[in-house]
Amino acid sequence: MQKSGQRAGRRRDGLSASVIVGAAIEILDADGEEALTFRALAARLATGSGAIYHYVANKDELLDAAAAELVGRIAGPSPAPAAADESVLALMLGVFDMINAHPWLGAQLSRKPWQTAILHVFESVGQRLESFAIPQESRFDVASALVNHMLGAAGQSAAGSRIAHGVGRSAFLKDVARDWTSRASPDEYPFVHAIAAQLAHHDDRQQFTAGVNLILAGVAALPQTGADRS
Amino acid sequence: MQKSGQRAGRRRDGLSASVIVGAAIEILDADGEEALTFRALAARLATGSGAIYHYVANKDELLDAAAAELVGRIAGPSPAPAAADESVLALMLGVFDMINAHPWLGAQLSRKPWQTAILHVFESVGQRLESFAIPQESRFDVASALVNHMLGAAGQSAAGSRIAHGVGRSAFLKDVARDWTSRASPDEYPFVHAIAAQLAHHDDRQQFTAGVNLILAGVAALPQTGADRS
DNA sequence: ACCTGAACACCGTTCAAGT
DNA sequence: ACCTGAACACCGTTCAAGT
Repeated sequence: MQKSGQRAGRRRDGLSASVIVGAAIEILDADGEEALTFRALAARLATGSGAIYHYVANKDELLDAAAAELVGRIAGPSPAPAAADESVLALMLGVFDMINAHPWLGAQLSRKPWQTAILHVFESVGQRLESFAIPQESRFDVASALVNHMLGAAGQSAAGSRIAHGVGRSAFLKDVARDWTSRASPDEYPFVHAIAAQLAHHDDRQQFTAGVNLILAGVAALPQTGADRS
Repeated sequence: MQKSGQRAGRRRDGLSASVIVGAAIEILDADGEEALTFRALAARLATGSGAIYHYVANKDELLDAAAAELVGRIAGPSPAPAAADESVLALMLGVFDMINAHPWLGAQLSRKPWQTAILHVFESVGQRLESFAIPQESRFDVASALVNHMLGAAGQSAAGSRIAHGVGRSAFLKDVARDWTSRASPDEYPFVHAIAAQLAHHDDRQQFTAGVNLILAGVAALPQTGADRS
């Protein structure tokens, strides 16, 4: 609710990379990705815009650090030794939920798939894949498919909340549905019409889960694989 | 090879939306997404930058149209009545290849997942899914998983060629691998280290195919589904 | 009706000048 | 060494003025 530039009381008490990244996350969360400018950031930190460059090389690196900070909070080492399926799904949903809580994160992750944040995700996914009996060469492929699924959903969520800001999610999806059905005739685009009807009242999270389960079911069907499903 | 602004001979012979979109695609293909500015576009079309706004609402719409134009060329109605699996895979690879041929396309698709281009993809995927015996409620989920996979790969490819411009793909991946292994210790990040070793000489296209097959195998394992695999 | 291109309101980034 | 903030080189977009 609060807009930019409150709390201008700070001084040269201690500018640092982590303070800058923290402030950046606050701006991103409060007002969205377009609100993060070096001028706004400098104002919030009560310093000059040039000062930021002493700690961060450029805006790309700043966003990279902000994303890694958030993802690092959930993509840590495997927690409870649950069943492999549930463990992977829990991780995927953890990232999914975090993206939904911080819409700018989805855009950032899908824009730069080799950033630090993705490294964490890959590692976490990979470790949880250990308990599956996946042939060594396939392991990378499976992790990649899961990460792709996540990045795809991330971009979707980011784009959605970017536009739906204030309109409300279901109203936005209704708009998309209307746009699609009006742009495409039912004869030529039967599938899109069928989908459009479901769009407004479908559950993103559930659909994301279905996708993960589809991939995991495919893994179970892999040759040489007798995964230890619970 | 050729930079901006050749062929400045045109005049008011006929500015139109399709001419503008065509010129935009030429610039994007030749010099990348950052080269597409209204000034550069106006120069190439030998007109004022404001004139473009008579046919295109803004840059977003311009990119939307450019992406739809390209995707429309391959995502048409189902071609040969091949086996369902092969048909879906062929479509997915068609989009994948087009993205690789036009790097800016990947970025554009993953940035705006509700644009016209994605509508075409959804429809094509959906139609090819007809021959599978997928329960009605699951059909949307399956299409969504496939599209997510594609969008994830699209972003990856776009980011890669954005940076690798000139460096060469394998050199770039070697850089990523070095960056990842140096940033992460082998004890804490064993999976990333294992992956990094494969990164430089892995086949993107093959990995993408593996992901599609994983999803399709998951579909075959779906309850109530006895897909007619060939 | 369509085109022109200067002008406006921004950006990220740099860098001389300060402390 | 660190900070400041004006200045630079761009953007997308608008709009009075032309044809």
